[in-house]
Amino acid sequence: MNLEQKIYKKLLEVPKGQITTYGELAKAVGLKNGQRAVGKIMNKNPHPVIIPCHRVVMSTGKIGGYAYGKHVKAKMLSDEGIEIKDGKILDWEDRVYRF
DNA sequence: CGGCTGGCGTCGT
DNA sequence: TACGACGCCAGCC
Repeated sequence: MNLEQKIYKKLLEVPKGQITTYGELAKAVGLKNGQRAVGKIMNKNPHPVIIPCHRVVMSTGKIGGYAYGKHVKAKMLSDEGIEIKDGKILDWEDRVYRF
């Protein structure tokens, strides 16, 4: 199974209403510092809707980027009950899903 | 808080 | 096949 497949699978483990970081996700698939690699994969996401890549945020608490626009990402997140303030997630540390 | 550098896989020459 | 550029970062200064 290639890397992206593993990433997608791991990401599917994140329940609705919770989030994870690129770094955590990267480590979850065996990468120590592959956050950026993960970002690349997400960007090349072949399954836009099936893969909840909007539940992945930066370790700083910001929502990070999104292939279809960060505003869309923020929208989806708030739609799942996650509040966003100026691109940052409120109490995101309490919503992070630990693998 | 803004800017610079490090590190990793994928994609396009 | 090999090399350099790039991306939805992270961390230090």
